[in-house]
Amino acid sequence: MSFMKPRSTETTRDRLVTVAEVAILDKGLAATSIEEVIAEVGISKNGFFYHFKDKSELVKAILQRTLDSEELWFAGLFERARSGTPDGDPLTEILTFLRLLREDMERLPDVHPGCLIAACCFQERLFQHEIHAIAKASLLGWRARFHARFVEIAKVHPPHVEVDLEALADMLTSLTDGAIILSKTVREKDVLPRQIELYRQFVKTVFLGSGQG
Amino acid sequence: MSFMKPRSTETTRDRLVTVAEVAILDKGLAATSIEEVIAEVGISKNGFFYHFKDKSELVKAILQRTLDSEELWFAGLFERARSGTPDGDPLTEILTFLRLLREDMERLPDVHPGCLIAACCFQERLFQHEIHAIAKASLLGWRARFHARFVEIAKVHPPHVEVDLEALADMLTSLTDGAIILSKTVREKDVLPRQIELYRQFVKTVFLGSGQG
DNA sequence: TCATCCAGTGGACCGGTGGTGCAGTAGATC
DNA sequence: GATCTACTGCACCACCGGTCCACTGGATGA
Repeated sequence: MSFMKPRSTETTRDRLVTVAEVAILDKGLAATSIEEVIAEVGISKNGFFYHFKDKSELVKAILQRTLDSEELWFAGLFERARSGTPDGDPLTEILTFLRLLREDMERLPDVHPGCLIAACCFQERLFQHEIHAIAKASLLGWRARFHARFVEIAKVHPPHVEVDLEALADMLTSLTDGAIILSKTVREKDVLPRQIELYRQFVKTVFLGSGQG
Repeated sequence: MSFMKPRSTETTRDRLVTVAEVAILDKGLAATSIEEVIAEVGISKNGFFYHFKDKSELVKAILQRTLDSEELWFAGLFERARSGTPDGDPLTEILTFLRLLREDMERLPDVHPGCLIAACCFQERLFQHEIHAIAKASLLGWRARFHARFVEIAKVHPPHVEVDLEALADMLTSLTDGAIILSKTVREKDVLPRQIELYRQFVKTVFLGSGQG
């Protein structure tokens, strides 16, 4: 049915991913049926299985795309933070990054779409080695990058508080995921930005001490 | 079949809840079938639906029981923290509580069974007003209790860092849930205790400053 | 112009799962 | 002896993920 295909670059596969992602974040994976997704996209069941051999391959595609765009988002924030820190102090840079992150999160639509990794993590059997590996690699990547930054910062600003810098790196991802759950459960959209701000205060205090707060 | 019923006080209903809880935390809700649960308990399908009108009512029962025992666990830790703090300083008390909490978490079985609220939260449609309400009430309860404690502490120890005490209260639950996700995903069991310890350092610094660290 | 490939369609079918309906029953309680 | 609780057994349903198979309209390339 290529005559129905829009001129845009968005392929049927992309549309399946988009529609499914919205539905899954809204209702959960189990409550999102393939039939429902294909109905909205306007494709047959076999059309779906032409693109994905499995429901879990669809999830894999969603997760991959989400993590990729998250990567881009964070990279953009880091870039903005860096260009806004002419002196090149790594601490100022990360504090600016965290401020920008918080501001972005304040502008997010109601509550928050929800953390895909969590949605996957708690679904059936973490359900494939592959999906689990993608999520794991992403989280370990953030840990390594933030940890490296904190090590750089510690060289310039010796910590005033005894903390494990790797745990401090993990804290941002933990806090974010947890805050999304809390936000979804109590239905308050400002939970996430508030937690990021608190984390920012913590980072600031660790490297500058509580005197200059 | 009451002749099969063990003399213990554990009813068939309790056993259904126990068996289902283990399976769900291990594999996820969708991957846990009713037939599998009743096979292990040794009951018929109608026997199951005699106790629970729904699969989601089973989840409700699991959630309720989990939250109740969590309540007891925390209450016990608070009691131990209080008896170990003869001077009655609320800060020392909460710092001791957090240390005990961390120690308990270090002793938890591999990785962590997983956060029920999260498992529910991301499952089908947060799936009932009732289940959602139970989770929400629990989280708001912890927020209120920790916030009240921090307010008491702030009276004795004026904060050295500018933080929102309610957000600081939320931070513990957020961090815990997020750390469980991280822990499950990267398969490192020490993520959770390390995050709790980090939180403890933060709380300490907020109320005592970085000088005495 | 013809062959081939891509991106599907349509329909039959399968097994598992959640869930319902109904009739019956062993044992404890009143 | 009547009633209640806690089931059993069987039949049955709809939905859902997934498979198989035959077919096709349009684009591409030789």
